[in-house]
Amino acid sequence: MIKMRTRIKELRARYELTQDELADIVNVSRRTMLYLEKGKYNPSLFLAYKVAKSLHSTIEEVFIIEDDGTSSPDGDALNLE
Amino acid sequence: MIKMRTRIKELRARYELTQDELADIVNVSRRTMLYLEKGKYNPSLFLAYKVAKSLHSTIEEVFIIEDDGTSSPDGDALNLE
DNA sequence: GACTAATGTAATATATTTATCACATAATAT
DNA sequence: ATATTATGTGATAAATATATTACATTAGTC
Repeated sequence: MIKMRTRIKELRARYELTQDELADIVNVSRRTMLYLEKGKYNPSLFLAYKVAKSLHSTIEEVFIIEDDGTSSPDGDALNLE
Repeated sequence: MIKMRTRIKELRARYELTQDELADIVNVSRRTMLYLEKGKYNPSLFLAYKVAKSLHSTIEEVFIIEDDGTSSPDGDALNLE
């Protein structure tokens, strides 16, 4: 099963940004930011780009797509395949 | 104006893949692949990831988001802002 | 020229992201 | 304990990526 996790929370903490503040910077609703952070959906490339840039990172540093080897869904993370 | 261009065509040529073949590899319709290649829309992060991996590249190598400094639309490239 | 493969376009339908708004819980401070 | 701020959830609506199908055009070959 392929899943996505993000380092948004960690990076937000580093820059002392609240979800709301980051959402504003990126021009997105707080809910979208929240769901993004929890890996609950598969954002558009441009949104991912803006989030990464706002956190002084690259897309691949912030959004981590991985195959965990299992075949059963795990929690409420986004199921990509 | 922020726009996106891609190096898909160039990389496809390097690996001698047709749009159709790459679309199959990535599990997407040929039309989606075509529009993606021309930067006509803003793919999901996971799709961008799969395309990049299929072309042995990173997302940031394949999808190039840039601000060209102008304020008027140019051609039919995707207008991201 | 005709033939074929590859690329491009158009119309419509479906799926999923994203917005909006309202409320619930957690954490922290006073 | 009560404010206050941050985080989380639910329902519904809007926007847009993507699928599907069929046809048009270009490039290359015979």
